[in-house]
Amino acid sequence: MGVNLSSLTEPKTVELSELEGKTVAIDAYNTIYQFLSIIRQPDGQPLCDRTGRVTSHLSGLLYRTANLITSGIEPCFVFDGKPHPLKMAILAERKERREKAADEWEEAIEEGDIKKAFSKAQQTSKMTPEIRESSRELISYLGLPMVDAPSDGEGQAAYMCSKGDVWAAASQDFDSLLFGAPTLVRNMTITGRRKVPGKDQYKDVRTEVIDSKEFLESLEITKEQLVDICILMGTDFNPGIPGIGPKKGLKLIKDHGDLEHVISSKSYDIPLYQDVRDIFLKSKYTDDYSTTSSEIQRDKIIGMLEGYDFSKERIEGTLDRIDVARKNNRSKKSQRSLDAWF
DNA sequence: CTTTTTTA
DNA sequence: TAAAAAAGG
Repeated sequence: MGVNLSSLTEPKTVELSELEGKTVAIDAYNTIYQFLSIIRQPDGQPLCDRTGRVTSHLSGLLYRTANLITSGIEPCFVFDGKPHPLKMAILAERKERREKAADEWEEAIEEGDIKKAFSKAQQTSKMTPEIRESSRELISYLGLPMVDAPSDGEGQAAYMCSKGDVWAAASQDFDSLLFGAPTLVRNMTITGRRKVPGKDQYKDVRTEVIDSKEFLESLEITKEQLVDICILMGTDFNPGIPGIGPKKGLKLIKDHGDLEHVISSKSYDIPLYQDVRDIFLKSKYTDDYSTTSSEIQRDKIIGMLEGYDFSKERIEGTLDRIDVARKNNRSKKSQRSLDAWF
């Protein structure tokens, strides 16, 4: 599920309101997957309509997006395109993991172990074509821009950020940094508390901003070296060396300079490492996109979500909040451009 | 996850 | 009034 570099970062935490007026490229797959994983009943059952269609992602998208708009943030959803051939191995691995977890979920229910059931159920989360299409339908009715990446969505988001078309790439993964995004936002949520997996503990979850330049300077490495560290750790495109995480990877690359020297010094076998480097450093992207939002289609949203058994009262309340926020945002935006003019 | 309801 | 618990679909 992407590289995890959290142990190497000292993230700057911000309030959502501090991101007012900023356009953010959201990793759609990452966000939807998170909703599918977390929005569940205590026994692990996802939210569903009366016909059994999963609705967890629609609930998450509606309420989270409403909050982002309320904070004056302009979301732009970036969807993954065709996966790189080197990603097939991890996709197959994930499929196997999902199938195993489905069996273990059932077992846990039989044993009456609710905690275990929830955790196993989370691991069964799968992005189906129905979930992808219903997400796109809702996002389009919300009037929010969508971008179709030629390949990896994080690569596309990074490109858009480099160009300055968006202020940051938003994802829980750090991959957009490897793809060259100047700014990454994590935990772009309203909730301040999240359960620690497997434990009865909670920790504060704050929105984090990671500036790529500052991050690399603090570690005293280049972007190319960061990619090499992650190849040692393992990415979605290669398995990595067992036992090497961020700390050891950083030390090895700093001691030897680059992956070639680490490989020859330690006799590691990392086939196709140059291809993995190219995925991140020469990623595919498209210029065929827009980041501007259009009018919200209120009736379409109500019609759609009522069909998924959402309460009309709740939908309307949320849409009212969005309307108020959109009006405020527009007047503030025109005020900002007026100020800039004079 | 986010909202709503219940509890202290 | 705020924190905890439950519900949402």
